[in-house]
Amino acid sequence: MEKSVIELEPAASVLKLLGDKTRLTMMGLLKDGECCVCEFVEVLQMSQPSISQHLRKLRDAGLVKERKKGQWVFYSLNPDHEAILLIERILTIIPDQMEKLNDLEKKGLRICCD
Amino acid sequence: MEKSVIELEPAASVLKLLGDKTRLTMMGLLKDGECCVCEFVEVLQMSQPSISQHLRKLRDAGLVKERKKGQWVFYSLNPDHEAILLIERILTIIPDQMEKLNDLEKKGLRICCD
DNA sequence: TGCATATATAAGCGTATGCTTATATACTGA
DNA sequence: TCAGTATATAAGCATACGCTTATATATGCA
Repeated sequence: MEKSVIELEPAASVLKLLGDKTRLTMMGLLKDGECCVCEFVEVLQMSQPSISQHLRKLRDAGLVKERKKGQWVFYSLNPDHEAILLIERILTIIPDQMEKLNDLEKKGLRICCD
Repeated sequence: MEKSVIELEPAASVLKLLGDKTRLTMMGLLKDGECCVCEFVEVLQMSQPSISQHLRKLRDAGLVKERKKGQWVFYSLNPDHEAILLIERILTIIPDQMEKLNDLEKKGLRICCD
């Protein structure tokens, strides 16, 4: 069940994770649905290891879930996280990242993953 | 005027600042009104320089304002911050810090500042 | 003027963070 | 079975962070 109040320490941990431009963008992308690693790499224009390391932090903290399909790994928001309410509130207040995914699609780069 | 969407970079900066237990507690205290430095020191049980340095970060980022009165400096939330909506949303979701101030009052430690 | 109190700043230090490059692992298809 | 693609992990490094101790600044009061 969602809690409407989150204890200070876990709240600070979540905020710390989201207090990084790269990870915040990632979470913003995931708000609109799951993404695979290669999409993050394309959208964020960062090295694959760097992306992977950020994803690991998010996954270790339980903010995202992974789903493996073939050689790809898709990430999505974890709706069961204790601070999901806090996370959602934050994600609704930042600019929509969908546009970046659409740009990818135009370049034909998004079809790779399925 | 308050914006209902905050750009990603400034949002990340604010989240980073709030992603520290000490600063998040401080902001939680300020939600209920202004506090002077010595109160933070008492409530948080931290050294005065450490408190002062955290306050400086919050002030440099415009999250809090200061008001000098005599030898004391009172801090309060800055309602004009561009991300005030984000800040308020976060502060409403963490536990009320008022209790800690009340505890101080019981110990007679809060009367010092006026 | 001089001393006490409140706050800020500076310097130093151990640790955390985020990137890079190199390499390991996992899956797919020929 | 082997080569290619996707992802993860490891090691190294520069920088950021948060604390400590020491000191500076500012205000109030005798």
